[in-house]
Amino acid sequence: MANRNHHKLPRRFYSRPTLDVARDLVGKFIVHESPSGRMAARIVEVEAYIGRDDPACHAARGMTKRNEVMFGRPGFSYVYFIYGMYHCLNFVTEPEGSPAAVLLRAAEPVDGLDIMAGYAPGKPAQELLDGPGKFCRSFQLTRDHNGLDLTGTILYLEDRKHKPPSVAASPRIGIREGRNLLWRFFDQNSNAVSRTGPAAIRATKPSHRA
DNA sequence: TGAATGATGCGCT
DNA sequence: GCGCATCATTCAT
Repeated sequence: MANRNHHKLPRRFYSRPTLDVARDLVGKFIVHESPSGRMAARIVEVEAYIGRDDPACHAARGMTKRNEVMFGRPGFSYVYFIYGMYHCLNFVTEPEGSPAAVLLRAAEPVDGLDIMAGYAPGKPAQELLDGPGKFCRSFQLTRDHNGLDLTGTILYLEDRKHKPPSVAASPRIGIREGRNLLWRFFDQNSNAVSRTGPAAIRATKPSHRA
C-alpha cells in the first residue's frame, strides 16, 4: 500500500456480526491486482446472507463443495457461478464454523477503468459495476478467485479517507424467501446502485429527468 | 415505465 | 430435471 491514507481491512473487520460488516462495507474500497492491471472501486451496495436459518443463504441446507468457504475463516472470498453466465462475489464473515457472507452488488469505478471488461468509451462509468454479475465481469473475477484471502495481495478491501456515505436498508433482491428482512444496504447518494428490483427500491436512484 | 422472457451451465434433489 | 443471490432485450400499457 503506497498511500498511507489507504488501510487494508484486517481479518477482525470480517470476524463480526454480518449485518455490522455489511453496513460498514458501504463506502469501503475494493482492489483487484489482476494480470492485466490494477482495478479499484468504491462499494455502494451489498447484501447479508446469514447462516442456516436464513432461507436465502446458500448455507441454509448445510455444507457442500460449493459453499464450503462460507463455513471457514472470515476474510475470504466466496465466488459462485449462476444463471449459466454470471459470477457473484461475497466476503465471508463471522468466526469459523458460522456460515455467513456479504454479497457485493454494486460499486463505483475508481481506478483501472480502461482494463475493466465491458469498458467502452462514452459509456457512463457508473454502469460498469452496477450489479453483482456485471461487477464480476468487469472486475474480471471468476470461480478461480473463490477462497482467496482478502487480507492478501490479489483481492483486498481498503478503508480510505472519504466522506462517510448515507446508508439505507431494504429487502434483498432476486430471492424468493426472506424478502421480509432488510438486509440490503446501499449508499443513498450513489447513482451506481443496481437496477433490478421493485420500483420502490429503484426509486432510490435519482431520476434522469427533473 | 414496467412486466415478461430468453440465454446458458451447473449444483443439488 | 429443476431452479437459480442476473442481465439485456422485447413487448405491453
